[in-house]
Amino acid sequence: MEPASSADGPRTTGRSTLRDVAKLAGVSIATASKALNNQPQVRAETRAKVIQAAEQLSFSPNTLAQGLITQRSGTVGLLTSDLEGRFSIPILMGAEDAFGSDQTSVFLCDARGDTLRERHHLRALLSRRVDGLIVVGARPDARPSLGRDLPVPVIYAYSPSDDPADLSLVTDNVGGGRLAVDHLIRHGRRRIAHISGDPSYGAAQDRARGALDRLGEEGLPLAGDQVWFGAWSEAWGRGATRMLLQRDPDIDAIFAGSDEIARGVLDVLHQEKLAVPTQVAVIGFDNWNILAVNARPPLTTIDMNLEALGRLAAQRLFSAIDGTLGSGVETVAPRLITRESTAPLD
Amino acid sequence: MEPASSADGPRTTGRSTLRDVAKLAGVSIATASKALNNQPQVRAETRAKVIQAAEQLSFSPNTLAQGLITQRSGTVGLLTSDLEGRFSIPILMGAEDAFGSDQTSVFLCDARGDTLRERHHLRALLSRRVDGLIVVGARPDARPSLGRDLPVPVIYAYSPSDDPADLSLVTDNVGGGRLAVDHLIRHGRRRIAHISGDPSYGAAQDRARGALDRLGEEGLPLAGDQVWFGAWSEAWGRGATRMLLQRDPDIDAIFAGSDEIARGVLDVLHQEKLAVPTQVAVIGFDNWNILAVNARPPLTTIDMNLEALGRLAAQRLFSAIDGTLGSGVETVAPRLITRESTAPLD
DNA sequence: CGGAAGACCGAAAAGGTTTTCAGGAACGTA
DNA sequence: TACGTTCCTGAAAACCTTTTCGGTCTTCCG
Repeated sequence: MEPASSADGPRTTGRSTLRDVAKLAGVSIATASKALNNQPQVRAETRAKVIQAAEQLSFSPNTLAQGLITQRSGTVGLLTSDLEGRFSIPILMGAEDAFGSDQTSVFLCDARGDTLRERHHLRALLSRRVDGLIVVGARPDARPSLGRDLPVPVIYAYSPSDDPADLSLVTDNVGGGRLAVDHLIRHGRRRIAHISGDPSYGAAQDRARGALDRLGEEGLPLAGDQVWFGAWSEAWGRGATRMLLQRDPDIDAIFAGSDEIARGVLDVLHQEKLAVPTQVAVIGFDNWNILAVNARPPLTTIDMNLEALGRLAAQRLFSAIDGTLGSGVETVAPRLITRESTAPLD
Repeated sequence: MEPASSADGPRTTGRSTLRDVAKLAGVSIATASKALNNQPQVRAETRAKVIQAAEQLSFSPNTLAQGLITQRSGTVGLLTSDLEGRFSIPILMGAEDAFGSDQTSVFLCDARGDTLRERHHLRALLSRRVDGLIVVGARPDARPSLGRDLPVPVIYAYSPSDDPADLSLVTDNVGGGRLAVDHLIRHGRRRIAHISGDPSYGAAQDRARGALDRLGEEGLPLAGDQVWFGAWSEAWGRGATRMLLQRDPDIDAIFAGSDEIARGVLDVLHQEKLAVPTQVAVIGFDNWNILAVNARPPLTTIDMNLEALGRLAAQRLFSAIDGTLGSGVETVAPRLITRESTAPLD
């Protein structure tokens, strides 16, 4: 039986209970609860007393206890496969942001691409009674579903689930490819080449398809005879550009499958004394700021809107928590970021 | 043995309680708890029955209820100021990793550099009864303390707290500067210049100091007459290098305050036909892979060991949770990453 | 065979909150 | 005065688990 001496202990914050508040306000616990939660059945005067007491004790309700009763923890799990990779981060920020404004907190779990670790984290999260899950994959290709019989709604972001019964949110890479080429065409380019990354990535294929579609609509051929697939690196951007220029010296635009590749492209164009954008326009993909903004000239690029994707995932999940969840794959439109590598000031 | 109609109900996972397990096993709740928690006062045979029942129902204990009793939620808060910035991420990964192996989960909160939002998140985290907090700042300079009267231990990572009573973990930037210059000296360089970023950053000053210290020990002057402070950008790297070469054309090494700056440096050295590393060696700072690995040639650089810093923060916090926390500023040693921009293959 | 020791199990309290329901007070009306 | 309303308030149950403590049953020894 400690006499709750408030003067001696340093812990003035956060550890008083509703019982303390009630006692100080001279009411019952039930009334205190109702007063603080804006329940109507309490007199204004009483409510004021309680609120005053709560503030004096800097009371904050124990969310664990609340969760136990309401059967809702007010938390969600964010299960990512590669935190290191740059794509998770904006998604994660968007989700955290969207939840933050509701009173939901986010558990972050990084599986590091390891299935075992993923299952481990999944168990832990379910044990913590999360209200839902967002699964962020490492690359934009289908990944194994977590399964159908989970007690909480799950949304797959960036990497779609391989089970069509799940709900997945992905970026529209075909649309991104179209958007890039469309921009080049609008600016009068006609001999457009495409250098991209690892062809085993669905995203690489999709972007190329979008590009070809748009070219086809205009009756234009793809310059350089082929899509130059390779790797997602500056080195490949450099190598491919050299080969491309040999094969087809008078291209007037290059659509790079990533900003990294675009940097390599720019590098070689400089060496070859080809002016950007006057002679050759260059457009990238990803809007990876550090690369795009610092490029010479700054790089026009396609932004996948990943933060919006994250926010959308959060919203979908939130409304699924007490409703029911859809299924299938939903796409998020990318957007064009115009900088100087394509747009001569007119 | 038993059909247990697994086909009809979808929720086979996660929502059964200890009571269900006990009933199925034909024991009391108390016994079930003891059996599952390896308490000794239960017969092996009974324990087996309980475990079998728990598995059949895929029981997982409600952590909220456990936390209510044990007065320990098994969670910590990770309060970051800029998730976007690249420095938070590795720290966060390290912390998440270190906690993951214990059974602690991490709440991620991004204050976006906004004090108000930070306080909001702090309240929320305390309400969730986190067992501790790690605060990750946006830049490596002192930041306001969260206060002394928090009911849980707090550790400041990357940005130290301005209150010396708090415990802060930071990178040793002076040591990093020493390390960089030491490496150059060991490889026979004598005319070493230093180009760095925004001089209002403590890190910029510290790295410069470390560099100068090490030069002084060797009796060497700083080439280029001064430390070239400017901005943390490629553009400044380029500009400073041009000016530097004009002032002092026969330097044989440049220590760049960041990898971004180093990229700019390399760019201009190329233009000026100065061979790297044979004529001029270049060393960066940060080991930001995307920049360092893709550089021509790949960039030797200093890695701040941020992931280790995150892990250390987690460990310190973990041991502080039931003990007491130290105070002051503790530094983490950086390490040298050798690539081709300084080391001619000998 | 009586009794003590030991092994195992279950009832119940605790942790902090929300919510239901019954009761009490004040008040107006018949 | 008696009674029905309307407002407020408080006791208690519930959420799920852990832990203490007392009880039952077996076993072994004298």
